[in-house]
Amino acid sequence: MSTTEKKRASRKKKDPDAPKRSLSAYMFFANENRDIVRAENPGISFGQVGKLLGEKWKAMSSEDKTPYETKAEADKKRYEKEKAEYAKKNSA
DNA sequence: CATGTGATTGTTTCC
DNA sequence: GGAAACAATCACATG
Repeated sequence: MSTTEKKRASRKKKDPDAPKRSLSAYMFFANENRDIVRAENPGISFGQVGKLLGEKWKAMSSEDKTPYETKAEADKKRYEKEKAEYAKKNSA
């Protein structure tokens, strides 16, 4: 059972405040790719873009996606803060 | 202490 | 507005 399956199978709520998580390197990468991919593939369908995106994502060199991971790191800290308040008010 | 678990994040296009 | 492909994540909770 891969967690991946469950994710798609069902995603229910959890905490009342749900400090959410942080973004993923993919999110930052996609931000740039959405411009590029769609720009290079004018008029392609969702199924193609979505897939094409992922393929290229990994296609890049680890160092190339580094800038995205870097952002992911910063975003993570953002979540840390959210959780901090959430936990705080929760404790209270 | 070690493990996995689940929830989440954002994009694209489409009706 | 929601749905799936695409990937990462990773802090949280638990035994």
